[in-house]
Amino acid sequence: MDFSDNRPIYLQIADHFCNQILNKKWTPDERIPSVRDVAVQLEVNPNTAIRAYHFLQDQDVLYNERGVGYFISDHAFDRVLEMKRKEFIMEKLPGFYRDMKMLGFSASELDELYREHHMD
Amino acid sequence: MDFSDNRPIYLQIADHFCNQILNKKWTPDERIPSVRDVAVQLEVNPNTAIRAYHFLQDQDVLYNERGVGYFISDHAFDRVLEMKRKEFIMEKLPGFYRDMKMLGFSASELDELYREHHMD
Amino acid sequence: MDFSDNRPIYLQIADHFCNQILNKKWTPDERIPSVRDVAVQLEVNPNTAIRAYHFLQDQDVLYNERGVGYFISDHAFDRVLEMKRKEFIMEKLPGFYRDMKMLGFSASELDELYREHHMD
Amino acid sequence: MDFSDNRPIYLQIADHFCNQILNKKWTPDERIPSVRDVAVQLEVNPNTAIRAYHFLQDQDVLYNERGVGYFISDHAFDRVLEMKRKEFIMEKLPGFYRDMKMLGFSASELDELYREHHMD
DNA sequence: GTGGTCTAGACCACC
DNA sequence: GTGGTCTAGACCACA
Repeated sequence: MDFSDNRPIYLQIADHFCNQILNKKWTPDERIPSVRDVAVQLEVNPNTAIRAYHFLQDQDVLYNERGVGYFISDHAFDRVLEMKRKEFIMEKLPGFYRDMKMLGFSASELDELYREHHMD
Repeated sequence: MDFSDNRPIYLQIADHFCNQILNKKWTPDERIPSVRDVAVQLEVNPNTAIRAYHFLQDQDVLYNERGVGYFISDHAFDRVLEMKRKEFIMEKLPGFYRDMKMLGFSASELDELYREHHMD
Repeated sequence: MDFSDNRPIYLQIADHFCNQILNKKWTPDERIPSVRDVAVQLEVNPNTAIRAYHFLQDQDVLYNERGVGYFISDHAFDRVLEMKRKEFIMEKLPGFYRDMKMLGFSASELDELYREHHMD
Repeated sequence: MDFSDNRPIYLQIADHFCNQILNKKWTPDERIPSVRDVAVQLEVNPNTAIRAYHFLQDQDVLYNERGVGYFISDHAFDRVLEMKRKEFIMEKLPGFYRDMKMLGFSASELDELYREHHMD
């Protein structure tokens, strides 16, 4: 991971974990790396790692057992999917279509542009 | 305008002016509202309005005559269009397609969603 | 304020602000002391003060304007009252009555005890 | 038992034993379940169970015979009753009355609320 | 001036 | 070992 983005690091970490969950990397009730491990691996301050975990805990994506660690919530996948979908539909989609119209792009042009620049 | 967005206010203002330019509201060399007027109308700190104008001036969208006011550049429309297209293609498009895949939306679904929520 | 309690300081601060709100010390949309001021006055680290404000912001008791300060939400009083009542009824009340029974206190005994020890 | 409470688990366990004692479930010098049994039954780390027993031993509610087990002290009932009463009067009562006033509850309202929610 | 974030490092309670 | 909290102090963007 690189944090070249200008979003707060802790949110980028949280987002990274969300993506892992969406990609089914973890199962419900599975223990995820300790705060300290995350901090070491990502070369961040433990406080920053803890902040990401707290953020996800507030949204019922993670839960915590005292002295044991952080765990994936039962409904983590659904929670994340719902959040991301909502964000996508309510915030990104409108702007996208608005820009598309305003800049005079057609759907086929976009497909082409996409293939050109990011053929992954 | 509301500033509920969490982008910097001065950028939201600048963006608003860009959109006006794209919509041909102003012609080259036309004088736009004074910093003070903008500040009053948008209920914003004058410093914030100034910052928006400076931002657009840096990008040759506006020019300034001391003691007179701010004016639309000759090539403002083209500049803005170019900037927006670049930003759209390089930054928004990739994220959009990535999200689309990850969240399992098809192009037709998106069209439908768009019509549902933002039929404008 | 003293923090002799063993609850986290930031929660004690948040609670203190809640009480002020319940006592109508502030009106909706009124600006409350800046993070720095609180930190200085209460002799705490600014981070601790900020944490209290964030906590209350998460619960829609406060809101924030970038670069300006923190403000009392329109519905702050009702929010706080609702929260406190709920906490009282759901968490404190049952334990209280359970203890009362288990320890063999009658209501009149309690009134008497209360007057003896905390006549305020 | 569930440990959804945020008090330390070992204290919750200790409290549970105290309640059993108050309810005369055990008689003086009776042997109580082994640390291992408690740990297994409550699905808890043995260290946590030990800690609960140590805590009660420190307060002369339990005593220990090496290699045999933990036993109820002669004066366990009185000790527990005294502790609980003291805690109740000094710590819970004042907060209870303070909250009651602040939230505008009358004694009769509370009785009613109590009957509604926890008719046991 | 405001708040937001981050680092470094400490101490604590708990399992 | 785990997480939770706090301090000290820095830097940044924004109004």
